[in-house]
Amino acid sequence: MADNNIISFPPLNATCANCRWSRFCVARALEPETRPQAAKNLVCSGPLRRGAHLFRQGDELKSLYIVRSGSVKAYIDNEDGCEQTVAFHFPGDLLGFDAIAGDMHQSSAVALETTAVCSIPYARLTAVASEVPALWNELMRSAATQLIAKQSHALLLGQKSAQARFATFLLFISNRFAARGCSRTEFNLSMSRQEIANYLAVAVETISRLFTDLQRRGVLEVDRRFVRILSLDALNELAHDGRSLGVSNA
Amino acid sequence: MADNNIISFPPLNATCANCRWSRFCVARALEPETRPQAAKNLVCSGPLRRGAHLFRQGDELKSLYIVRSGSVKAYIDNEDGCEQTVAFHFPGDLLGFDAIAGDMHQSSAVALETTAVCSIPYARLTAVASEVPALWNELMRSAATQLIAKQSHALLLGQKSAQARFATFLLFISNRFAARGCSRTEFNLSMSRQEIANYLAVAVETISRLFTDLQRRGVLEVDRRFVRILSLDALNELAHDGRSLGVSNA
DNA sequence: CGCCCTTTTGAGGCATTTCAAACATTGTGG
DNA sequence: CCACAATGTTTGAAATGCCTCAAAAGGGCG
Repeated sequence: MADNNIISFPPLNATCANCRWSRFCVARALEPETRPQAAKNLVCSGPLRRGAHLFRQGDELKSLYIVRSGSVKAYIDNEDGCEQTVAFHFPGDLLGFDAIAGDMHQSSAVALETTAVCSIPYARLTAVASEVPALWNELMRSAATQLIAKQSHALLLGQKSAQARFATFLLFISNRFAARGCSRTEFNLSMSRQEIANYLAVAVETISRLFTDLQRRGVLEVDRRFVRILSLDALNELAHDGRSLGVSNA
Repeated sequence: MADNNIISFPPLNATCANCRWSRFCVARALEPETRPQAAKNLVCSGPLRRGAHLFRQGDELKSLYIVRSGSVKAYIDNEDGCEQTVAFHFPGDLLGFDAIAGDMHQSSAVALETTAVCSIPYARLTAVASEVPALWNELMRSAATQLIAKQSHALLLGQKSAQARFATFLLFISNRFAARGCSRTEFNLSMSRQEIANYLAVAVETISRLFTDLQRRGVLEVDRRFVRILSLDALNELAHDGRSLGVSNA
């Protein structure tokens, strides 16, 4: 429907032509040939430094964000001041989705390293989407993917031992890198031990001990934030020893 | 846009006219006067018994479901066989969303008590939505609301003590009942101790002890699955003592 | 070089799990 | 309608994984 109307909404795909991650991003809903060349309105942020916030819990919804390079941590905090990291995001990931329900961000997003993002005014996004239904579909898929990820996170926190959580985390990172064409077995973590600990809901000291243990057992090689996985099989093994609390469905 | 087209998609709103929860459901995206009277195609299931599944993890996506009466548990399970309850659903809630990403359900849904649901063929839903953009918006809002809920669940599992989890759970149930016009302080739980335990990721025995403790301390009155909250203030208090693992954002 | 923050390592403590057993409730078939 | 089995709940006592506290070691950066 009305492909020729897309031209009136240049912001969405303005700079997608030269983006190597457009295949992984909601922009794939727009056929390349329909993407106008005019790169005017899509706000592509200059690099954010580690610690810079894309948005904070409580901020009004203005834009959604897509990671272009670098990585981002999403976290929420309580009235009590305690906080929980709910996701790590990498290039192609859509952020800020949870603000749609109440026009207000329900989580905070902060750059873990030097990071670039595309900022998409939400009003623009819905305007384009009503012209290109495929974009609605893509947005729904993105939301559904995030739901699945959060369910896995709940299973991780609810059913796995500290060691299994840690192994699962490493495999998660490994897979994300592999999906982007990077090495599955060697990478630099963009998050600190503290940040890993919070995401996995264990103490920092536990993470430190696990790094040491797995290195001693020949599963990993670690140097500060650099990790080399020596045995993916061993990691997979470790990732699967559960605790099985209150299981019940026949 | 094209309100007169809606008539060609009767299924969605077929029986919404006489549904007391339509205000809480995605159907609210459709103006009452635009809802056709012809109640033909919307599959409204006859009552499901406790234990009956709406769908299982791995099933092909055919429909989304809206709870009409009763309640539903959503859970996922591992390769290892351990399982994690990820949500409890009540009238008006949309289920099956996580199947959209890969055309396959990524969680299972099972009735907790005698339950009726509206079954909406997904193809129909998207067809109607492309005619009525407000429906897309409503679907997105629903997805975003579920994302927020799952983030809260992660914070619950990651940062709270068993007691705080339990208090938070009771307040959650209390609020859901209140939102539906039922008593905030007296209700019958539709889930077993085992199911509560799994959702909160603690041992069944811990739940049992917590019920006993809170009753002894005069916060609750409990008789099997019937609960009377004697002090909402005390519960709120209990819900907020955290553990604060690895907090770090300045 | 010296300060600060992150990471590591050790020892002890505690919340929660596990294990075990009694008890209550529900469902079933005679 | 009752015995009986199966399942769900409660309670106690012991075990343990992980946290907390403390302190040293290692890098990064002005």
